[in-house]
Order: sequence, then C-alpha cells, then structure tokens
Amino acid sequence: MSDALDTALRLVRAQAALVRRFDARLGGLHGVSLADFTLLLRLGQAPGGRMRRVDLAEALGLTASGVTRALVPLERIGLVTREPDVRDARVAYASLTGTGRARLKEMLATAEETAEDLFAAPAWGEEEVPLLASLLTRLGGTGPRT
Amino acid sequence: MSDALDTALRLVRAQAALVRRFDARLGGLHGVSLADFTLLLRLGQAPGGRMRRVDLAEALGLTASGVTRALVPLERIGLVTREPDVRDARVAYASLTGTGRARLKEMLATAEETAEDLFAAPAWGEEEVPLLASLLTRLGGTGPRT
DNA sequence: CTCATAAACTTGACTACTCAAGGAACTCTC
DNA sequence: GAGAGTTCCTTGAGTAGTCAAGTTTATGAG
Repeated sequence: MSDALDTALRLVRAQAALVRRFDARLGGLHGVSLADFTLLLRLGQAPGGRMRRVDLAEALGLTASGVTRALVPLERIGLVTREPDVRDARVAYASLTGTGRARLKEMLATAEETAEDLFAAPAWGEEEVPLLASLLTRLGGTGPRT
Repeated sequence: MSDALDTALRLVRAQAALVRRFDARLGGLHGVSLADFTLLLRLGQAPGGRMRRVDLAEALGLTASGVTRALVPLERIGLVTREPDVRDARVAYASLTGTGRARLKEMLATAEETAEDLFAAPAWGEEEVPLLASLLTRLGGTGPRT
C-alpha cells in the first residue's frame, strides 16, 4: 500500500480515537459532546456570541439541517437561544445565553487540558504540534463545503 | 486558544473532508463507502481473506455490533460471506468471496489514486506524507479500544 | 458432571449526521 | 407590483455508528 493511502487511513483512525477522548472528558464533566463544544466555541468567537445558522453550518463543516438538529438539545438545556433577525424574517440566529457563555468557559478549560494531554511531552516536541497543524491545514476541510 | 486544541480541531475537520472525498470517489465508482473499503482491505490482508468478527472490530476501531451491522450490506451484495468455525460454534468468520477479492482490487486502485491526489505535489513534498503519518501514529487509534 | 464465568455475536433503542423536498420570506426584473 | 428565482431554515426518511442487554457456546473448578 502507498504511503499516501496509509496516511489517509491513519488519519481516520487517529481522529476517531481523538474524538472519543474528547467526548469522554467533555461528556463526563459537562454533559456535552465534542461536536456540541465546537459549535459553542464558534458561537463564542462570533461577535455578539451569535451567528446565522447558515454561517454556523459553514464554519462547522455541517449541512444546514445538521445545525438545526445539533441546536435542539443545546436550546433545550438553555445554552443557546434562537433569535429572529429584525431585517430578514428568514434568518434565525443561534445565540449563546449567559449560562452558555459561562459553561463554555469551563468546557474550554477541559478541552485545553485534554488537548495538552494528547500532545504531551515527551512523545511530542514543542515544535511538532504546530507542524502537525500546518500539515492538516493543507488537507483542507476549512471553509465552505464544496 | 492553545496550539494543541487548535490542532485537535483541525484534525477533526481535515478527517471529515478526507472521508467525504473518499466516499464520493469510492461510492461513485464502486458503490461502497470508505468504511466498507477499509473493512474489505483488512479482510484482504488477513490470511485466507477471513477474520473473526471480534478481531475485525479491533482492527477497525469499531465495536462488535458495528461490525455486525457493517457486514450486512457487504454480505447482501456478495462481497463477503459468513463462515462458521469448526472448533468453536460461537465464532462466525467474515470471509472475502472471489467477487469480493476482485472488486477490492479495483477499489484499492481507486483509493490509491484518491490518496495520491490528496497529497499531490506541489502542495505536498516527498517527505511530508510519511512525516504526517508518523505524527498521526503517535496520536494512537491503532490497536484495541481502551 | 455440573455450575459459574467468560467469550462471540446479535438485537433494540438511541444519537448524529446526510440528502431531498418543501415552506416562507426576500430580491430582482420588467 | 407581480412573478420568477434565490436564500434560510426545517422536516421526513435513511445510514452509520453507539451502548446495554440477551443468547449461545465454551471453559475451568470442584
């Protein structure tokens, strides 16, 4: 088997393992999945803590319907609310609540810890993590779905 | 956000994009998903083209029930058959059929192509693909579920 | 031999997506 | 100002996995 195919398959396996670690940690401490956390994080980074669902979908690499479904439980537990747009009645913003923002801060600490554990010395050198990040970025997956 | 967390999130996005590319290519040409292909590939690498379902689960990073469900459509389209063990009536081997082996060979060519495209020059240097592979291997995900 | 425990597998109920279709609201052209 | 087309979002149906529970078979201890 070629290096290229081998690398691609390893990437899939590594991601599955990584997601499971994050899900276990975030789920255990905060009751959310990595996908939930990522969504909240993007919202937290957006001005005003709110985004149109369409933009959220693009930022997360999901479809619009995936976002609709992902938001349901987050709205139910009060981390996110739905806000209409004054100008355009088609758009419904997803907006972090106060609770959402507070909980996100705690989740972020957990996620940082988990990530640091994952890339801990001595297995990982100081410069290797950014190196991995730059290689992964070249693989795409950022920006709009094609 | 730390480099570590940023890198972890990039890995998730890169994998999603990669899986979509493989699914599109393999699905279009051979009617299978990347997960199907990976399963068939592992079977193909095993002696006699057959494995116990439990070992297949471990090799793929799935649960036993995931394997049961993944095999159903592959048996239905005749790429894999179920074979009992003579010694132990609990075990049911998953075994590549002749057709399965032939189709796998074609799929492998497609997968290799897709992987080469993904890591094509000039964006990717000769030495960078094995480098990425080695970084990913350090992240684990190979071997038994913990 | 018999009983307890363990291993291999399947099944039901669930989650998290996808795609395709559709409703409602906006915008553009005449 | 009326359609025609486009955008935003939701919904129904389907796929791919999870976990927990159950069945069947094997094994080891007395």
